[in-house]
Amino acid sequence: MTEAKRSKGTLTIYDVARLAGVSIASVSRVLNGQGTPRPDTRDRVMRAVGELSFVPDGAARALSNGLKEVVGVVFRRGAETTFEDEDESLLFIDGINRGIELAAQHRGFDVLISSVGVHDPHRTGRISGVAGKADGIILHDRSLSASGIARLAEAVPIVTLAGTPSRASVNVGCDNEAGMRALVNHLTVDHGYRRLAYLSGYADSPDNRARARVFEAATTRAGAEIETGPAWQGNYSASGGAQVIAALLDSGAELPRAIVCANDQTALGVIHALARRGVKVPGDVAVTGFDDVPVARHLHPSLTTVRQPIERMGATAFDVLYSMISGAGSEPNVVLPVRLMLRESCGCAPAPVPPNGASHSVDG
Amino acid sequence: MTEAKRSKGTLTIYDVARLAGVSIASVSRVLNGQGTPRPDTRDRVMRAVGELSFVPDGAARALSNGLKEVVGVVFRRGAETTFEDEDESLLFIDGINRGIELAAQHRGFDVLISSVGVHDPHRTGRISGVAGKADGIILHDRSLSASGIARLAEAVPIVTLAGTPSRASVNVGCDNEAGMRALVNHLTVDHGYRRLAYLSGYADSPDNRARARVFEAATTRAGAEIETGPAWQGNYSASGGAQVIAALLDSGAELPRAIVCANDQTALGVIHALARRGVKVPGDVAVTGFDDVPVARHLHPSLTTVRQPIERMGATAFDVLYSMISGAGSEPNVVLPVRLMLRESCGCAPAPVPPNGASHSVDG
DNA sequence: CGCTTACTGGTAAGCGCTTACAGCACGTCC
DNA sequence: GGACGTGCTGTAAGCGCTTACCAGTAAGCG
Repeated sequence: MTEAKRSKGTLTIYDVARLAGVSIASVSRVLNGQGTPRPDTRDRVMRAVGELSFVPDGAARALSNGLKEVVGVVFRRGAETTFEDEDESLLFIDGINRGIELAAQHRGFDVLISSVGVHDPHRTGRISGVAGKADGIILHDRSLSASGIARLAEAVPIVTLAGTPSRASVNVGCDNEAGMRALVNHLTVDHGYRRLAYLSGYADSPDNRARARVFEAATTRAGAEIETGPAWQGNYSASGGAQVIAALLDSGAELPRAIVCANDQTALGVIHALARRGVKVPGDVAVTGFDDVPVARHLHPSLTTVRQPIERMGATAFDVLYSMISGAGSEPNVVLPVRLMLRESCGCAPAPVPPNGASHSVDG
Repeated sequence: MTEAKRSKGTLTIYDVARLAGVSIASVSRVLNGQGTPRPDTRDRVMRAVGELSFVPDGAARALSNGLKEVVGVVFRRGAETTFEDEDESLLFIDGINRGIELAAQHRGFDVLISSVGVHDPHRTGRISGVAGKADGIILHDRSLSASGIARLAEAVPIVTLAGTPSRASVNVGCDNEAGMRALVNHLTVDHGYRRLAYLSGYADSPDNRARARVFEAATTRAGAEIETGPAWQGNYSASGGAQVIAALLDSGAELPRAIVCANDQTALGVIHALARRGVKVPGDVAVTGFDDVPVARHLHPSLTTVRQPIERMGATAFDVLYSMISGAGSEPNVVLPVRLMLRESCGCAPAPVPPNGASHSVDG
């Protein structure tokens, strides 16, 4: 490894070939396991590669065989510079990304991550930058407009998460309908609550809209009353949930018997806010979440929620995208099953605490 | 966008040039803001690009100008297929990655994520795969051996996080010494505890070793007693911490007055385990963490810990790497300051709870 | 012992882009 | 009116790799 390199670290298969005394084609073949190189050739190449610490250039490879082995993942972050307020809301995204990454590894792919700020003026440019560096991209909820997706889909395969399927892109989501229906059923039938409210997430989130819709339908069908109105508008964050509760209590409004939150973060904020005002959960008001992020188990009271198969959603998104990249088709909308997790916050009796502090669950 | 594409979506600047009636050089120049194209030329190119939804190929760009605008990030995950038990331990890594990503965006870089399993036989191959797709890489704690790092550093610039600087790579870490010293000082002097123990993390983690070393030195200097031995070996995870406590209590050992945990996850497990056995925290035993992950605030009791500037560590790692990529040098070891966060678990009085449920903090 | 067959190895063409360099069309200035 | 900028545009040469295609060699066979 003495004089062959030195050219500012950019050494190529030519250097390897020279050192091994073979042609660049042989080097490439050995490196990629193509053909049947003679053992001797093979050894010399491997030795040269080791000696030079040679790492083939991914860009050149990609250019040559038309496959980058990279998938892009885009998600949206709140503020431009900080994540302060959403520490936990990113848990969900990180969990999904983990699933994507794991599934990608099975195919030799890596994952290119990019977040876009809500008000980022270069949002589109940034996303197509990612698209250019990848074989396909996965878009988290609300990271790009429908028209933007349509446009970008001309260039690369696209999978959306918790979005809406379109002619050009495939969506992977979970069964909001079944989950919400099971949840409302539990609250109204099993617990007999008669006045419920839905504390919503972002108004433009497809997941939120689906949950709200089913909540209303199911509650009405159960003959229960719905507390509704602009006062119940949250934003998927803990502080959003806390603010809604604070405002309601300040206005002297009477709380419903159960508050169904759009996601776990919101529920977390709600439980904190209620506790501070001396409202007992679930004694006075029952609270439920949606997602089942890891902390849900550790709350007091532990949170009744609907578990989404977070990692599996990510893995599925990758698998679908991979098949699109490979030229295969896919059904336009993949829906994964959810599971109702009954814990304390809905009014169910606390289960004996198992070793890790998690409560028992019940299928939904 | 009618007949120009169709060639399975792979359209190039030649297509754009043809449609715009200019040369490929002009297209490239317009796209990259090089030169001073005539307004007319510029418009026609832009229109053609829009019409075709053209996205330039990142691989070709990278090959041509020798810059991929990608940094690789490698971290280690426990099991091969699942993250079940470490949900939260990844919080720390995800936070750092977020910082990396944000800093990278300022430079037009994207982040390529890759995890390696502890026992992954292809670990080295996987990492050099990432290296080939990036301009430089950031390695989280213990994702690659020192010799592996040395070898890889021949090919790409490397920055390690919470690792050890070497001749070939730069390290970014935080001030374990100051943090641990302040913590021990608080426990021994302010609270007057005379018997402490350090519940360690992975034995081969540089961070853990530094913390253990300073813990011993500071505790000894304060004239307090140290509880030690193989029984106090943890592994940075909540279940690891819980198991250590369970084993100790089962063996009938008498617990020290304060348990200093290698990180927050461990402390979380310890607190849970103690609570289950009826040991009061901090009444009977004080417990502290290290890191200050978001959940630390929400625990009961809230966790006294040492805050690492998590996102900033990531951002710094990127900045250092970027300067290496740009050919500038860097000092071999960057140390960031930490901050002692006093909450309830050490025995400090609970502060009045502010709106978001976080406790007050004190500089260390 | 010469010829076919079966492989292995080398040469060269290109993947899509950037950019040095050359060319061209104007104006400007004697 | 011709020489000479000035400023934009086009042509072509790579960037490092894969791979089709061909040449060369050794083994198998009559």
